Amino acid sequence: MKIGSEEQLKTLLRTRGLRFTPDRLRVFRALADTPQPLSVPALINIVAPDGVNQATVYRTVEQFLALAVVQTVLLHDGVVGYELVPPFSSHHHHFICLDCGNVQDLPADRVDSALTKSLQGLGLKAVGHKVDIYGQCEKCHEDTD
Amino acid sequence: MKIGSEEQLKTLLRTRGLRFTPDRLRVFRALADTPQPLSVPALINIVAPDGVNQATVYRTVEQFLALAVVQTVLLHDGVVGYELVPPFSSHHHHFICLDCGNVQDLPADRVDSALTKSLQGLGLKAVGHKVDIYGQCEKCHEDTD
DNA sequence: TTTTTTGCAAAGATTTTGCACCTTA
DNA sequence: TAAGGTGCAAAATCTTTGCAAAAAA
Repeated sequence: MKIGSEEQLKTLLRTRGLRFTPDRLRVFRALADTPQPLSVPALINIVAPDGVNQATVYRTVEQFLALAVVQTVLLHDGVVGYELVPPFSSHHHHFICLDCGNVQDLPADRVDSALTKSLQGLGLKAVGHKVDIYGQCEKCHEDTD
Repeated sequence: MKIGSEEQLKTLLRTRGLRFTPDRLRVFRALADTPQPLSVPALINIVAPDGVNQATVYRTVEQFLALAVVQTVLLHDGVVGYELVPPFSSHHHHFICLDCGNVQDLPADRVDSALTKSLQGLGLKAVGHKVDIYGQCEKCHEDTD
């Protein structure tokens, strides 16, 4: 799937008259290879050793956001993170453990239809959503029993 | 309800050995009086004219977060905002208009039970959640028809 | 070659900190 | 009075910007 995603990114960029550069690919791969959302400073830590300038990271993230390649996510400590969105990654939600702070992906299909139904009759037209659920993950739940 | 909430804040602070000060009350009221979540700089704009120092605002927000008086919310433009949580404000979710960026409160009861059910069998214990739904608000939806 | 992207380095904004003084309980 | 809170001002971080050089198409 990784190669395919990179091809899709390439196509998307070119469609918009933008260029598929090594730096953009490095940022994209950092996001694709990391199972948690990343803040910009965290991204910088990953790609700076490869020679990507910090200003480039900021500019790339902003572009990816405009292109809907990534979306913002609020991390447990109140920091803003970025993660790939479909079709660059699978649609999912987050379960945030209140004990250990771990953010784990949650398959989306279990909550999506119910959510859509809940808006009926409000005059709102939903095109997407983000769900974060807080609690105790399996491991931390066992610890307190 | 406002007076009651302030009493509750006072009690909570004292229970933890903390003090109920004029500055903390000013920050609390700024949050209570504003229907949208506020970023720290936005909070500073509101309370600085009353003589609250910016360092105090940062320290107060951090305390309120630790006390679970407020929670973080990701605003439309990728900025982190803070808002009161129950019992200091009613439980609700957000509807974010993709056209105008407006963040409106959504009554929570329509989505809560469905969400809870969706976790069954996953070994996760949910104690809370945050739901943000994106789309077009009634007004913007009309504009495009 | 044309247009976009990047590096650099400075400016600007946001956030954190230490410590002396002030306030609450 | 004791313990916690605040102001101040500097430092540390994080983010943005302008422009010349480099790279993509």
